[in-house]
Formats: sequence, structure tokens, C-alpha cells
Amino acid sequence: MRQELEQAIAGVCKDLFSVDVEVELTRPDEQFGDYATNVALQLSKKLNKNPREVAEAIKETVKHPAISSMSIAGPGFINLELTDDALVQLSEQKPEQTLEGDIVVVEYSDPNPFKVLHAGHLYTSVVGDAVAKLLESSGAKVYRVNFGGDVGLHVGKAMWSILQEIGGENPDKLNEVNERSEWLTQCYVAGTTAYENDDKAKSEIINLNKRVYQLYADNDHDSPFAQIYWTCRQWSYDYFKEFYTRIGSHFDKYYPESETAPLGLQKAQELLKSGVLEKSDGAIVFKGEEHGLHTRVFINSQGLPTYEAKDLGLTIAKTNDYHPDKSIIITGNDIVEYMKVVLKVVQQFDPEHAQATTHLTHGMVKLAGGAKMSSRRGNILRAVDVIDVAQVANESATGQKDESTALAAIKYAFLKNRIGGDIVYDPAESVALEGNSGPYLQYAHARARSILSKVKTADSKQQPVNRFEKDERSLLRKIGEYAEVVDRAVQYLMPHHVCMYLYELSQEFNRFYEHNRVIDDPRQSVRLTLVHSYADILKNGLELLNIPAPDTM
RNA sequence: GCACCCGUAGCUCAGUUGGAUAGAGCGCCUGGCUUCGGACCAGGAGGUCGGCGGUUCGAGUCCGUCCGGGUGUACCA
Repeated sequence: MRQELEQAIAGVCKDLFSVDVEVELTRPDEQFGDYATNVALQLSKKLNKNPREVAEAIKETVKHPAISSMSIAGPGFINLELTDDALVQLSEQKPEQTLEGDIVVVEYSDPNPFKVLHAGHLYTSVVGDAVAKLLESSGAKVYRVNFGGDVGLHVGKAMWSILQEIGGENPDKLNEVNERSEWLTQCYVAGTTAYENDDKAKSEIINLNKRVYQLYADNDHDSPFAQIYWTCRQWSYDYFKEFYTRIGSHFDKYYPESETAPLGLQKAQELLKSGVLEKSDGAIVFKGEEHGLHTRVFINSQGLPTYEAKDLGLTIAKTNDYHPDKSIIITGNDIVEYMKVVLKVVQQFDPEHAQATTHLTHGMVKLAGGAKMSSRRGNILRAVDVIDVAQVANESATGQKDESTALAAIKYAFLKNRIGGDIVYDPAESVALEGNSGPYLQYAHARARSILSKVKTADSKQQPVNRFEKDERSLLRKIGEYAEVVDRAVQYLMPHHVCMYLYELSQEFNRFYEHNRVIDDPRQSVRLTLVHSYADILKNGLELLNIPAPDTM
């Protein structure tokens, strides 16, 4: 509908002035109309004419059954008012299927085994889920994948401390460990401290790191050391899965670095031969300076693959496994420059994949009034801490024991910010029952469902509607924006557009609800239709954010 | 030092990619309703959009520069 109108106006401009122009219809303030365009302002310069004259000519010539009236305002905006039928049609429109048939791999969350899940993992998971849902809503077949370091120096650090704790290579001692994930986290922290402060420990850790790689090379699952490693590794993955289930995330595939490392190592060797990578100080590096980037190490002087090589291997694995049309990688923005280097290298051997890859980054989570967090130290804000503090706030506000509202509150609080910069998370505000919050939206939905549930099915059947009263029309107008908002959110991979819209929609509904009765009103059938599509849109929108919309609360 | 990101109301954030009077939420002040779920609605105060300069009919948005903050910058991930 919108595109149709844009083309109609563009066609008129061509007929009148013999120019090709891109017409973009925007949603102006309601007082101005349903759609607006500044095309006359754009053209006036090119044509050397008064913008209002240009607008006048366009206004007189454009004819479309969806338009009930047009007006010119301000410096030369053309405002369109749509017919009620057109508004109804818009309200039934589905998001565009721009990615119909496309395969999209979305990589996100990426926690490392042996380490704790912190608030950043919670945030990035919530963002990734929403982005994945958005892509699905536009017709893509989405695969959610998760990349994590089950090999690498951090594993060496954890293993070093694990061996200390259980008194050597005694796998049986692991049976005595309670609070497994907590225990692993503490081991990792202790290992990190030792690595930094104790040279003997440092060299032992470096050695343990090599031994872990060797386990894979030997396919060793039986030696005492192997048993310890594999058991603790499994504990980590169990802990991840439990957490993801709790927050409503799921992944189609976990790519452990142990799987991508050999692929990356092999590719790096090839790239060394072909001259893309080169030797430097015993390491194999990519000189990024020639491309305006910086130099990064792919294989260290020990012969071990770094994160860079493992990431290289990951892109190969993704291509082999999915042959994606698009590949989205979601991470914190601290690795933007790093990722540019890796993608530049990918471009040298698989330009198509590099071209199809988007690195979407977000900032850090900061607790309102609190400090930020570092994953290397013990004083971090854990993911479960964020959930717990939200649940405490939720329970004290509502008496509700169930944590689903708290989770919805967290997700919405995270997603309502534009992805990119750091976000400040305020637990009290997030669970607030008023204002721009998840619970407000869930409640606004439940209230509409409650109205609908009071009507017998026979009464609620839809009837054709011709004319809307002012408040009804405002609500309908807002409902009709949904598909466009989703389209924009998909185009820019920005879930916050959906949040903003859903809040405005709910406000519009609450305004309507304040002044108009639904049940037992002469206009009941018209209004029920509106309430119904409102509730469906709200539910749909919340689900795009991976937030459930229960019928009752 | 260099590179990238950020700076909008007291606080937390939007701002339809250069357009109309810069908008929300929280907090503060005033009022309404409290019979479909009040977890509501209406209104008010609060802004030299970090500063300066430039491009443009038009700049929060683009360019330059300065100030302030964050991140990254070779064998960690």
C-alpha cells in the first residue's frame, strides 16, 4: 500500500516535471495526516520553483482510491489522509517477506566454557534472540549458533586451578564437587590470578593449554587428565543450557573452538603459502596496516591458533554447514576493529561470505549507579545476579513469585535501547508497572484479552466497518503502522524500533480505553474488532522480542 | 600517539537516515476517573541537542575543528 502510493506520487512527478524522484512516505504527527512526503521540497530546488507550487501541482494530480484527502502544509509538505478502508487494509498488512527463502546464520552469546555467564552474556543473548526473530518474521530460515572457547589459554588457567583443587590428576575427586558451575568459575578466577602473579604457574598454565590441544589431536577421552577436562567441559555446557532454557533462548548449534581451530589452522597455513598471511617474530600474522587496519596474530609462535584463526575456522564451518545467504555476528563493540581484520582475511579467500557477513555490535551493560564489569576478575556482575535483582524488585512490587515477569522486564529494558552504545540497566525501573516497561506492555495486552474473553464468541464475530469515530480511528491508524515498523527493524536489525512502537501502541490503546466503552456499547462490534487486532499485534510484537504475552497476569 | 564509538531535559533514552513547534519514560507539580483489569488518562514546569566554524532554502542529523568520556591498538578471548 505504502509503496503503491509512493510509486503513484513518483509517477505524477515524472509526468508533471519529467524527473525521476524517490518518494518516501513518512508517518507524520497525527494532526497532519496519515502519511506525508517532502518530495515537493526536494524537487523545488531541482526545478527552481516555489515548493508550495510544486506541492500544489502534485496534490491536484495524484489520484488514488486509498487517499481521502491531501493537504499542503509548512514549507511544502504534502500530507495524505487515508480512507477508513485503506486504514483497515493497512492494519491487516503483514511484514514484508524480504528474506523469503534466505538462509541466515546468526551467531551470538558466545560464552566460554570454564567461565561464568555475566550480564553481558544475558544482554547479547536477548539481543540475538530478538534479531533472529526479526529475521524470521521477514521470511528467512534462521540458524542460531553459539561459538565458545573450549580450548585456549583461559582453559589452561582453569585447568591449572582445577588440578590444584582436586590435588592432581584425580578425576574421581570431581565427584565431591558441589555447585559445579560456581566451582569452575572460582577455579578460572584463581587460575587467572596465578597466571598474572606467579611465573611458575604461568609456565605450567601455558603447558596445560598445549596439553588440552593435544587431547583433541590424540582423541583422548580416557587418561586422567582427559577425564577431568571432559567432565568439567560438560559441566560448563550443562550450565549454559540450563541458563538458556531459563531465559527462553535456544541454539541450533554450538561451535566449540576445538572444532574450528583445526579448520582455521589449516586455512591459515594455506594463506601463509599464498602470501595473505606472513611470518613475523615466529608468529603468523596478517598485516592489516595496508588495509587501514592493524596487524593481528593468527598462529602464535608456539604454533597454536589464536582466536583469529579459530574465528577463521568458524566462518569456514558456517559456510560448510549452512551455505548461508547472510551471516550475522553479534558481539560487544570492543572487538569491532578485531573483526574487521578477520573479515578482511576472509575476504581474501571467500569474498562472497565476507560480503554476506554483518558484524552487529552492542555496548556493555552497566548497572544504574554501579560499576561496569570485567570478566577477568571476580567482581563481576553475573547474569544470574541481574535476574535475581529484577525478581526481588518484581516480587516486592507485585508479590509475584514467578520470575517470568522479571525476565520480560529485563528483556524489554535491554531491547528498548538502540543497539550500539552501552546501556544502563536499572532493575527497579525495568520491573516498574508504569512507564515504558515490559510489564506495562504485558499488562496492556492482558487487559485487552480480558475484554475479549468477556464476550461470547457469537457476539465477537467481525462485521464490516465503514466509518470510525475519532478515537477508534487513532487506534486503527497506529495498528496499521506495525508492518512498516517491523520492516524498518528488519532492515536495520534494530529491535528497539519495535519496542518504541509497541509502547506507543499501548498508550494509544489506553487512551482509547479511558474514554470509550467496548462491551455493551452500541459500537461494540466495531470496537471489539479493534481490540482484537490491537491485542494480536501487541502479542505478535512482544514475541518478536522473545517476550511472552500471557492472556492473564 | 593513532583508529573506532559516544556526548540530546535533573536521570535513562528515542529522534522515521537533511525537513513541520526536538519527543518519551522516571522524578517533580496540577487535575480526572477509580462499574469492560487504575499496573490508567489529561495537563504543567524542565533544552543555546558538548563548544565554535562550515555546507544547505532548511542541520540534533552532513563536513571541519576543539573539549569531554569509552573501547581497541601482535602472539588473551
